Amino acid sequence: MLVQEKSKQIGVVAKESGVAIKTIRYYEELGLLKSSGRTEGGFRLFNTDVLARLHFIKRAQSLGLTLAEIKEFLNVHDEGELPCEHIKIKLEDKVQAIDDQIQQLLILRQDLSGMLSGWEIQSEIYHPTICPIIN
Amino acid sequence: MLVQEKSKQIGVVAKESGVAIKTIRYYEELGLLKSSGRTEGGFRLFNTDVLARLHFIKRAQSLGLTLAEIKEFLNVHDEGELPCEHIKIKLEDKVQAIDDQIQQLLILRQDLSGMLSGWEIQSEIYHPTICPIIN
DNA sequence: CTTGACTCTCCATCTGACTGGAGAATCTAG
DNA sequence: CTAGATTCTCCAGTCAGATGGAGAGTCAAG
Repeated sequence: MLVQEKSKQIGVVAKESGVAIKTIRYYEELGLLKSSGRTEGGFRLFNTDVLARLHFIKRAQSLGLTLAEIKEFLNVHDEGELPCEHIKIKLEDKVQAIDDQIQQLLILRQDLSGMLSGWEIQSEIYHPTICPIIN
Repeated sequence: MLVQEKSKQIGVVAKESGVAIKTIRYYEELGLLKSSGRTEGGFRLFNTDVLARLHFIKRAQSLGLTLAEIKEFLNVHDEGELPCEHIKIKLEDKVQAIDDQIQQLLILRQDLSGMLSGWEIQSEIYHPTICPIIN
């Protein structure tokens, strides 16, 4: 390897991040990741910060963001894509959406744990208007 | 219509719930909804509680649950599918997952609002290890 | 210089969740 | 009884987000 310190090949990144090689290539293709270069032979090389990036992607994705949204946020991050009002508003909206989402999660949590504790009072008759899950 | 009180046709349900007719039929096909019957001619009829059901589905879905998971929870709800340990554990897991998800959301929220406030200190140099979004 | 592990590109396929359209039947207002 | 709106089934297509495999090239150890 004629490589500057700390570059990792895709397989190593995959192993360390838990993200499949195919998926890493796919993300690169979509522009969520950039390899720091290639070997003479054309093998991708990644800086170690790609791990943090993948971690962020995975977290954001598991929270329901699309890859397109994630890409936008990563662009803001990378390119310092300045106070463009458009993006600023998007970010603010997303923060608001997250707050809403937390509220909704708390409701869902109640629904589900209501179902759990409901099991102790099996004999109760189903009453649609006070149904714990559907409201 | 030779229909008992309060049955709605699919178009009405669609309008009132904001869920497309096609989607309602699709949910029925998957077993997330049941129509309360059909007209002589074969038009689906729904009880009004289908609205609450659709509302639950939409909420759960927006929080990242798959239709398969949602179906399972609805089954538990409907059939009172008793303390089967398997389902009970699933529910408990999901409640735990929700708690985690809330934590992750709080982190993401910080990341994003960090990006917002970061705009005021534009001159700062990017430093990967204290990067607000990727960590 | 060979071998075995790794990676490359290209292209096809898959799952989940819909969405569209054809062609036919039903329902209801006038 | 007829027109127009609504619905039916069936089947095909779409989109996001991957995932699989062929066939070929690269790399590092011995």
